[in-house]
Amino acid sequence: MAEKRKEMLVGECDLPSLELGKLIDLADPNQVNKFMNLKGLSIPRGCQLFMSPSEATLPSDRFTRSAGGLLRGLNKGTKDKHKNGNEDKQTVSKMQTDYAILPSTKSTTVSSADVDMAMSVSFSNASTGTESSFLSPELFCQTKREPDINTIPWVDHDKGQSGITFADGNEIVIEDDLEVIGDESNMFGEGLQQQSDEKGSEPKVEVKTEGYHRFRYISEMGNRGNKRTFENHDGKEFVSIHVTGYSGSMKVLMFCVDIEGKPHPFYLEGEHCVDGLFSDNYTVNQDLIIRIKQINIICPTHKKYKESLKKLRDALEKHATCHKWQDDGRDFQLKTVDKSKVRLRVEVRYENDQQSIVKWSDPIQDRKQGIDFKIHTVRDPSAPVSGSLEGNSVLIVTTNETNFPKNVDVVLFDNSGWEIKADLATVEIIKKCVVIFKAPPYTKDQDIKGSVTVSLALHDRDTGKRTPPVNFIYYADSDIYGVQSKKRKLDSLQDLSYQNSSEIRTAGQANNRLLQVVKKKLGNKRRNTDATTSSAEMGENANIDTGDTIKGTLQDEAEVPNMSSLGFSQVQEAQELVPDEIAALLLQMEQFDRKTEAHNSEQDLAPVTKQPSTLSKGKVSVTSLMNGMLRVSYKGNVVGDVSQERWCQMLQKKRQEKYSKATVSTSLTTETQRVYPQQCLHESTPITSNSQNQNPVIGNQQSMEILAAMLEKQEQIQQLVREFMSKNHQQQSGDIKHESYDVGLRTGQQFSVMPQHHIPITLEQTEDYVFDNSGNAFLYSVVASDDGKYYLQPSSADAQQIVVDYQSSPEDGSQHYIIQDPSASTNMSLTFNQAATPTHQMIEGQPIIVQHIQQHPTDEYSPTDIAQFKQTVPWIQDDPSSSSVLTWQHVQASNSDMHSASPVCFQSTNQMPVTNSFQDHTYSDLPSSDLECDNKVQPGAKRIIINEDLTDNDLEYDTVPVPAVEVEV
DNA sequence: GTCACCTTCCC
DNA sequence: TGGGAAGGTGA
Repeated sequence: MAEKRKEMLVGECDLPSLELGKLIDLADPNQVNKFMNLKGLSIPRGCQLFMSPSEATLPSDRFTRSAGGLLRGLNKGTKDKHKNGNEDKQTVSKMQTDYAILPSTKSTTVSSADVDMAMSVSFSNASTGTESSFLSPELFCQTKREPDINTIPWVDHDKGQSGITFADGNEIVIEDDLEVIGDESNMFGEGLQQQSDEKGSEPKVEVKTEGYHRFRYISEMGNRGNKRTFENHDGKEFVSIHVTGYSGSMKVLMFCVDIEGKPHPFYLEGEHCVDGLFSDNYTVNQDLIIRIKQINIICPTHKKYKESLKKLRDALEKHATCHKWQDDGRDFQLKTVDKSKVRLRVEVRYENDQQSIVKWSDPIQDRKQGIDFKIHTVRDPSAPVSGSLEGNSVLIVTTNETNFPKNVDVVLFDNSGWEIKADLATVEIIKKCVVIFKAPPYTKDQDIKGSVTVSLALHDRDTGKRTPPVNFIYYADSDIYGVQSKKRKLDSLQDLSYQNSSEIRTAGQANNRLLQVVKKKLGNKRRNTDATTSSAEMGENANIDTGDTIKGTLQDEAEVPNMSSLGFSQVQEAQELVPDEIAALLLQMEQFDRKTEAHNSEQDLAPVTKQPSTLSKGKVSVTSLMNGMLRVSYKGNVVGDVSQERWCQMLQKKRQEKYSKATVSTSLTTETQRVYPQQCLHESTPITSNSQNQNPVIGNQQSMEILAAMLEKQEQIQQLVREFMSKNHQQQSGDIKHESYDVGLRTGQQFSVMPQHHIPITLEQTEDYVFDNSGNAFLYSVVASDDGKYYLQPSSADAQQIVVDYQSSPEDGSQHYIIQDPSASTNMSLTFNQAATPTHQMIEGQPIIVQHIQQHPTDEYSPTDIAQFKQTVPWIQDDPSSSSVLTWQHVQASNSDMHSASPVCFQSTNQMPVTNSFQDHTYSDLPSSDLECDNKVQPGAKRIIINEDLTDNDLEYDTVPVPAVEVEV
């Protein structure tokens, strides 16, 4: 204790320079006496001095910043609150900072009545039950901290509170002393006035707002006596005004202005507001923060705009203000007034010298119209250095919460200062949420090799605000990907099409005609002629009713092989075509789809929608979806979605594998082999132009072969499972038929976890096939928890980060992580239990692999002992190295009476069958687009749940995983 | 007459 | 109290 005490003492404290934030030991009567003398204060008669230094007083009697303890110890009428810190932070703070707020254990008291600067605020100490008074906030001391902490006194206008904010953001609030600071008779004496003069610092005013505020109609303010007051939702102040470098009294005037600074018809209402004008007097000593919370911005009805402005003008005339009102004949038509944002004009008028400082706040936007300005998704975030190719516009989708500005630029920039705006003529804004633009050329360097990553953002011209940037790739114009040859091909095709298009009226017609041309050109390469529709018929159909056909196609996105509805069933023959020509065809189709978007604007739903490209190989086809994913279909059924990134990675990986086998000695120049998402489906051109390494090439077609093989194998497995199920159900339950089932394949998900709050989790790989009743499979990412599995929408699977909130549970000591998916515009949050869930291993800062899905909460059968499980399972082992082999075994359930059918267990190797559990979780927060899965994967009334057993070398386990299969009836 | 968006109301 | 819904208004 003595040592701690020593820490607190500031023996060499230079008292004359004592100011806020400097250390003073309240337990040291010498220091206190000197300080008070300095301030011209005296210890009141009849009052004792502060305790003598020899008294053992600290630290047990000091108040700490632990909010709970302190609040418990408060006397009536006095509160001490600690803000800007959640519980964890307070705990941390408690360790770091103790405030010597109280000098005494034994009620050594300084009566405030006779001491000008002391405040009559007393605390009782919860731990000792004693009561004490303390001096003004000036005498707050911080211990164990450097004496240079910057404390700032402030006054909360609305609540009549004042207090001190410390450098770490924490603060102490003292209520009911507004008059002490704000009054002429404030506690700061002449002495400090002199100090400020000595400093000679320039007066400054800083105005801060949160940037968002819900503008209210007066009709929302409660017009029947009880006026409603609104605060910002998170309790943040409406505005805070920080005045520095001045001591004395001052007046603050504040009202709403538009972006340019002219008075805005919206007005301020609340305390100290008259006719839209806020005005109040304060006294400041060098440094003061005025916080104003309970003021609202009122949005008068359009008819009252002029009235509102007139009132404001009249109100201003009653005050000495430097504002010059200009009758500029502004038009107050509804549409000419920016109702979405205002600024606050804050004028601080110093009474001493009649000088004013005027500051405008940053724009305050209407919260009701959204609270961020963020990019949700960028489709095709890449372009050649020469700029976007014709028909290859980039598409930006903003978040649901975005308050979309009126005037937006698309900017590309890098961190070296290069910046370019997209030509406004190429920028199209749809529904205030989608921006389509053509990437401008990369003017910094037209001769790049490989690629350059720059930043892409939306820029609000009015406010200068920018969205957080997203990556954008410029790649070389050189022909390493066949881009140029494709482009040439495309150009020639376009020329051809236009030559033949004099009678063509719509984009759809043009493209269908074009396709006829393409197909004619390619026709001699077609082999399979029993396709349903000839290209000529197809073109005619399109001519008759192009719009409807397209509309129907777009609406029926769930029925995936929709290219056939456009008459493109022949695409299945595409494997016989020259890749370049396929690529050109696909590009044309994409263009076609883009153009038809215009016809389908009524389709609304962010016309990201298109059915651009399909590659087929035998029974497998890959179609590019509107959400940027590639949908894999097998035998006409949807198998799942993969991201373009993944597809490209796969191509590249396969290439590298093959290449490294072929040329062991040559180093791989992966740069020249990179496949970019934008091109992924078009990427079928052998890399021959840069063939010095003679790289073997894996293109889409080869990948399709691999995929087909995989899917075939998978189908065999399903069949195996079906047969097994059928057999065993009948054996065990007689009358039970398996009408539906869920079987899944799953690869690992990798998260990297960091401790503390808002843990970023990087979702590196998530793949989860879920099969529905028809045997269709869907690819989703999965997060496992102790109460089930949660499926993230396909696009979320590619999210770079998901946010995890950490909470510890007092009940069972377990740790819960609430996972939020920021890429989804939802509030979906997930919880899983670290302690109780044997699904993952979390090491601070290390990746964790979530490989095992926890038992479904309704699973009543759950073998918990792997050894026991294995004993009961006569394993049928297949090739364990094969990723597509499922072995299974039936297990006699020990508690089979819980179900009308005995549970059945399967064992798979290297794979992770899963079940879905949509029905068990509330997705009401999710937009329907997030719930695609719900429509497609409905759990059957009877189902099998298959959990995996993973080989040890695949996984990191805390505990042994639990394999289980269950049939629910 | 239509449609976007303004305004009010209410949970 | 934020957000949705319904009714109103005006371009």
